[in-house]
Amino acid sequence: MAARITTQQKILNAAEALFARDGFEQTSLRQITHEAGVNLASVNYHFGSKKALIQAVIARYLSVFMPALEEQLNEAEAQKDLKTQALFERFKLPLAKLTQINKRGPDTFLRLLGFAYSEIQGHLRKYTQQEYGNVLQHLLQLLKRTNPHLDEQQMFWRLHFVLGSVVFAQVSGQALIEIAQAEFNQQIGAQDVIDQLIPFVSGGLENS
Amino acid sequence: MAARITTQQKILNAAEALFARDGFEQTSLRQITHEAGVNLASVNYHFGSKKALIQAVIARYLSVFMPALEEQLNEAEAQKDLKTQALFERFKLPLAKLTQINKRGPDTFLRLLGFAYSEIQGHLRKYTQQEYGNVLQHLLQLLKRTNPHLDEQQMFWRLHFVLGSVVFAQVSGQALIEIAQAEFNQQIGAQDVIDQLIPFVSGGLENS
DNA sequence: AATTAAATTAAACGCATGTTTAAATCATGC
DNA sequence: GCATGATTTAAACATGCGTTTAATTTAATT
Repeated sequence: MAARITTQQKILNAAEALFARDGFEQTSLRQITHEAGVNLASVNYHFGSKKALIQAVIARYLSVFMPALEEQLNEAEAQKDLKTQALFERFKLPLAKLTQINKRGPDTFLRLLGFAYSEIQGHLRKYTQQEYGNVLQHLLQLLKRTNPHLDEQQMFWRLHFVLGSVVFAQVSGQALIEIAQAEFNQQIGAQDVIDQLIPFVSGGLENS
Repeated sequence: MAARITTQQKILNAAEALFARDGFEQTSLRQITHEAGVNLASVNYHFGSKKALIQAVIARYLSVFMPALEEQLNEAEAQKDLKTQALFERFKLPLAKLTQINKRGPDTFLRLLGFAYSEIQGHLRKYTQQEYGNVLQHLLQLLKRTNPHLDEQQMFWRLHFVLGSVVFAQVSGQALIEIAQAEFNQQIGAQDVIDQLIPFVSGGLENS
C-alpha cells in the first residue's frame, strides 16, 4: 500500500472536482464513481453515505488550511500597527498551501466552501465551529483590534458579509471570470479575484 | 373574473413563498400545489414547466422593482455631489414598493434573487440583462461617477462583490437573524440587515 | 495451500421528482 | 339548454437518485 492510489482516494479526488464544479446536490454518486472508475456501491462501503463523503472532502482541506491560518494569525498577533487589510492578506498563504492537496486546490477549496454555505445551511457551520472554533475566535479578536470603532453587532454582520462576498465570488467565480476575460481581453485566475476581493472586504469592514 | 383568486395566482403565491423559504430546487411542485390547494398538473397546464413557473415568479417582482429603481436613478442622476452610499440608499424605496405584491415582498424578492443567482447560474442573469439591461447600465454609469478612481476592471469585480454580499445576506439571512437575535437579545428584521449592509458595500466599493 | 477477512461488483430496492395522459367537470356563448 | 372550449382531476409514466443486498473476486494470514 505505497504509491498506488486506493479506491478511497480515487473517490475523494473525483468527488472534490465535481463538487467544486457543480455543487453537492447537483453531483450524483453515479457521476462521481463513473469519473473515478470505481463501482457505485464503493462510496457507501468506504464512506457510509453521500453526506459523509461531502464531509470527508471538506475535512481534507480544512485540516491543511486551518492550522496554516492559525500560524498566520499568531504572527499577526505579534504585529504592531495591524491593519485590517494586512490581516486579510494573511489568508493568501494558507490558501496557497492547498496546492499540496491538488494543483487547483485553492480554487477547489473556496468553491467547496461556497457551496457548503449555500447548500447545507447549518451543518458545515456547526462542524467548523466545533473543530476549528478557536481559530475563528482568534480571527474575530484580531478584527476587533483593527476595528475598535465597530460595536459587536456591526462586527457580526460585516463578518458575515465578508464571508458572503468570498463565497459568492467563488461560486459565481468561473462564470464571472469568463465574462471578465471576454470583456477585458486578458487571462484572469482565481488569484486575481482574491486580489480584487481583499480591498473590497477591507474597505467594507472598516467603513465607519 | 373580478376579485376571486385564480388558480394561476394561487400557484404563484404559494410558489413564491416556498421558493423564498427553501430555494427553487428544494421546492417540489407537489409542495407548491398542495400549499395552493390546487391539482399537481395545473402547474404544467398554466405555466408549461417548473422552470417557467420560477421565471414567472421572479418576473412579477422585477416588473415592479425595476421601473421604480429606474425612477430613483433618474433622480440621482440630477443630484449634485452624489455619493456612493446615497446611491445605494436609492434601492430602499423600490424595495419597499414590493409590499404591493406581498406584505413580505421585499424579503421575498431578495431571497428569490439570492437563490436565483446561486442556483440557476446563467439563466436569470441573461433574462435580467435582456429585459432590464438599460437600468443596470444606468446604475453602472452612476457608480462610475461616484467612484472615478476605480478602473473598469475594479468596478466590474466590486459590483459583483456587492451583489454577492446582498444575495448572501438574504439567503443566509434568516439563519443569521436568528443567531443575531439570540446573541444580542433584540428583535431584528430584514430592514435592519439592509441598514447594516449599505455601509459595508459602500465602504467596500469606494475603498482605494 | 487453505482459510479468513476485505474489497469489489452487478443488480435491485424504494422513493421522489417533473411531466404527460385521458377522462371528468366547469363555464361560456349561441 | 346545449354544444363547445377551457379547466380541473386522478392516475400513471419515465427518470434519476441514494442506498442495500448478496454474490464474487481479491488480498492477507496462518
